[in-house]
Amino acid sequence: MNLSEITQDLNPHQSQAVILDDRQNALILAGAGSGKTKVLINRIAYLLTQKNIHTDDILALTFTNKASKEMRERLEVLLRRPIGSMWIGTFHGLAHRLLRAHAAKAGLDDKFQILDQQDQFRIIKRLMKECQIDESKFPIRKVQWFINQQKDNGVRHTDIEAGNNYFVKKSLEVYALYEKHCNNNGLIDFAELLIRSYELLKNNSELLQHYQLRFKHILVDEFQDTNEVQYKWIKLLFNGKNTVFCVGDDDQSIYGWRGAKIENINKLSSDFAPLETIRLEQNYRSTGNILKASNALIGNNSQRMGKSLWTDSGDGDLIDLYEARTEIDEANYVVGTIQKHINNGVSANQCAILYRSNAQSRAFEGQLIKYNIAYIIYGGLRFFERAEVKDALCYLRMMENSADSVAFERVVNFPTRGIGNATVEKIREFANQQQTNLFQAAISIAPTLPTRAANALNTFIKLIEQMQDEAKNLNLPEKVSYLLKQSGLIEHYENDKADKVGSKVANLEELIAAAEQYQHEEDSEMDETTGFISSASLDSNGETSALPTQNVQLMTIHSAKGLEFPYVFLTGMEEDLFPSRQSKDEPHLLDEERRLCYVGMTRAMKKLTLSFAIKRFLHGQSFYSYPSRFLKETPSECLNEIKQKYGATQQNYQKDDIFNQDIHPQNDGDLSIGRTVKHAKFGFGTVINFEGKGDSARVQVRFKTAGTKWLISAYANLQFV
DNA sequence: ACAATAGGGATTTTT
DNA sequence: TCCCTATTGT
Repeated sequence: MNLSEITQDLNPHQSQAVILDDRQNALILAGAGSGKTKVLINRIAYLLTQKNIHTDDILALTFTNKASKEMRERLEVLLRRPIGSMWIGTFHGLAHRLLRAHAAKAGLDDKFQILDQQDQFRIIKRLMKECQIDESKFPIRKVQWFINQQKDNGVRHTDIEAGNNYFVKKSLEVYALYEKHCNNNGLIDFAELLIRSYELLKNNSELLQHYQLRFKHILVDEFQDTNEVQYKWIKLLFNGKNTVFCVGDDDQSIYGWRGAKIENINKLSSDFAPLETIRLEQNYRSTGNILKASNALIGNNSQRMGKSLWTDSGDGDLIDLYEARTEIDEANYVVGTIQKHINNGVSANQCAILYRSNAQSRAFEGQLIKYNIAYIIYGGLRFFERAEVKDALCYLRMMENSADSVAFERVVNFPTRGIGNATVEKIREFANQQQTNLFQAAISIAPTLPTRAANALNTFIKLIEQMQDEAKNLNLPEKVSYLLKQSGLIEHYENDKADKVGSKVANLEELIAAAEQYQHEEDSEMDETTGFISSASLDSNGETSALPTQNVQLMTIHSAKGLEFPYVFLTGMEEDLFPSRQSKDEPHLLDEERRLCYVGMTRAMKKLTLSFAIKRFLHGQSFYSYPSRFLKETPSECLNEIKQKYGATQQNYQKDDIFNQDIHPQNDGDLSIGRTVKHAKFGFGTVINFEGKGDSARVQVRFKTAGTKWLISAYANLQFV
């Protein structure tokens, strides 16, 4: 393969990045739609074919399985050969591979299992209950979040002082307990995969040296999404003789709330000096107007690396901006417009409806049904997260390793076989006392139980033992198929009245297919069944490949990252929704919202439509809202404003008022919904409801900071602004 | 063991 | 409003 084959389709900047000296560390600041994946892939091809680099010398890191699959496939196409065992994968996937290979050195049981969010939640909940920590004061979700946050930052519970913060103090207690529980039971959560593999390398200099020498080139995709541990991990693998090649876009960093550190991009130049920075600013996706609007919007953020997208393909259409009366009106407009597109020969899957929060999908769903347009909503439960699939996997885990206590808890009485809570509690207690696993504990205490419970428990023990025995000579799909029947799961779900369509049985059958599929792409270094179970956690989508649909695509803006659509509807452009209420008062959070908006806008290829609703029904209540500040930040010359003639609240939104949410005094003291008021104690707010007249009137006001309150208007002394 | 019911919480979720 | 969980009653 010669050089020109690798560079022929590249623009000068892309090409510069690809053929950069192989001793050079680099940061490629790649704007949306600027061909960053292509650069990454061609860079690897360049190293392999022009620089005498072997596939084993390369470590290529991504965040999603989808990205790593795509990278691998496209690379194989470009090279016209398979790349086999090359280390292309997600941070988590490769950390996992590392830990399996060196489990003992990492202090792990060689049968360790990966906990997903749900499993982790359940364990934390259990532990908190055992310590009688009040859930209402310390919400489990928050504690779980706290623990993960610490791990993402590479922090162990012994590394921090709680100080006076009671929540931190209690959370640290749980963290310690949880860590101990995981260690005792061979469990490892997502964040632990990273921190543990970091510690593994850090504490084993020989091992570290081995990998430092081996990985001559470390390539990272979506670098702006790396968290603290991931950064430290890369830095650890860097010995000054190997190189890093990072591709990212600070303007598309939208996972700060999950620990991603946008600052990591800035740290590169000192930690990996000398570093060459190359900007890819030519956009091959969107029209000029879309880019102009996006550039202007993101220009409002501070502390950017700086980048401005351009295209040579013309301005294209203006961006439509629709002012809807309600969320129904908004949905009707969006879906109506899609219908028109479809009538003009556009296929439905070229249209995407994007929103800030999942709750917004409902209104669109309603309209799509009304128009009889096929749609698909992304973001529900994924295949391997479904209850029935997890049930089956837990039987598989019990067959592999009956000491697996997470699996035990899940299947011990499912399908129900008369083992109640009281019995399970006794088993737990015994296991705790004797420092043994639940299955062993069950065997030990079964004879001491009342006959009914003892019989039920013995049936379960026999079942598991029998399943272990009979599965010995079966291959993976056969095991799955066997377990579905033997455990009674299939039968249980076949009789499940709640599942009229039988999708649960179908999913269980699909699991057999997934096991078959896994056999073909099996990771040779790992035991087949263990590998399958792990991959179910690490790649919970379980989809072989994105199947082409003919459906309108509905998803959050977060899920749309990395995707593109000819027609994009960016909806719910309202203050408190987008930017979300929780983020608008913190500058760094607001910046992330703005980046999210930027991501949303730059998904559009041909046509972008923005919309907002004056009145929105959310969480069982109607709210009046102001147009998003992001609309103000979009240059009006890019916009084509579309309004209803008869707005329900037109009196509150005069023609040129939309973008002017700031205070404009009104003389009449009449109460009306949507009015901005000021309260001496609670500050500014919006009237969202009222009842009664005169002095007996009660007003419901949603205050900017103090929440929503009912007030007696005679006493409230509200000022109308 | 399960259904009925009441209460609380409701961004975003690559792994 | 809707969804998940905990509690209560049969």
